[in-house]
Amino acid sequence: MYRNKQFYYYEILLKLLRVADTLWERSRLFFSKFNLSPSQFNILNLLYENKNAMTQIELSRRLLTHRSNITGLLRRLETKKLIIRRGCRVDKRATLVKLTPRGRTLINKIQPEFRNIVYELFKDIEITDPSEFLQILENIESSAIDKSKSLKNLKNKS
Amino acid sequence: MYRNKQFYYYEILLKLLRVADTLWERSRLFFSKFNLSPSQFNILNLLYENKNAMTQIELSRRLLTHRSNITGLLRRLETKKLIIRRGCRVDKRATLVKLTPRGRTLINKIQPEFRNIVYELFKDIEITDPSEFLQILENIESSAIDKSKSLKNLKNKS
DNA sequence: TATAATTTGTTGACATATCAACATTTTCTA
DNA sequence: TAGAAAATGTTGATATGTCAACAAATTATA
Repeated sequence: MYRNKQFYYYEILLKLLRVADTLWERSRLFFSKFNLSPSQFNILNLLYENKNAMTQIELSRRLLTHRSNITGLLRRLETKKLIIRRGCRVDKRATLVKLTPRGRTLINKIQPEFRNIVYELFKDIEITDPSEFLQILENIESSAIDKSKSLKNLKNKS
Repeated sequence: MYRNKQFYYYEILLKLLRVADTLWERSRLFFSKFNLSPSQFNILNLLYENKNAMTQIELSRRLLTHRSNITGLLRRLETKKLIIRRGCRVDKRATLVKLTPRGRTLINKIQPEFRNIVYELFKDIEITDPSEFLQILENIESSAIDKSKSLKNLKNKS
């Protein structure tokens, strides 16, 4: 049965979206054990990697989300006392965000468990060349970003 | 530089989620030209493929979304006169959903343009073996579904 | 067959996401 | 350097998504 390239392109796109949906749902179930959403985890994780405080606009760029969305996510994380915010003295428009000790402790607890979940998820899957697989994903992402830029100015996100 | 398997697993997971996010955003920009969201398009598209009417629960299963979410999506599509709903006579609990002629016309207009967008997105990317790439995505999805089932009964979704 | 369990769809509460509009502050430029 | 333009974060409107609880209908089972 002959399949042309375009058939595969379309199937790959649909499958990519579907797999991501399923993985997101899977991680949602996992993080709910800690009373967190995946988006909340992503913020904590990013703050953990960046020892220094980050501004909200930096968070929004790294997480590919609109800056107005960060406001609400941080409000809920602040309520849970996992992060703190304080005005930036150098640039009075900006807010600096940091993990609290409580937030740091939580991330330290979750990370190894999450890596383990990911390992269990992938361990039986045969990927001939993982680095090539990763590279293709990177290329698809780059291509999508380029094409988006031609459609619309992405000012708000970057 | 040696990279162990677990490094790749984690990187692949993160990249998959990120690529899907970018592709979703890309498609959101595209569909907004037609005053549709990607989720709304998915419903119209599924109804288009199924010549006969579908129930809401069938839609929710195919689209991996909770049945309560379908209610709102259909309400908005009904307002736009792109679909119609009528009670199912055989099973009085169920609602049958169908495209209106207007909805069918819209889908007919969008589909070739969308396939073209997808083609442009992928055409410069070198994928040695597209069918293998697709297969790996399938396997990741299956694995995630299995693991989700062990975490939580997925009754609501299937 | 009577009743218990399940299925279908809706509602209301809430989290997550976008956008436009706004105030404040900073940066650019004429 | 004064005024225009851009950047940062918040708010309110709206869409998308989950879940729990509900009513109505169907299916299973004792």
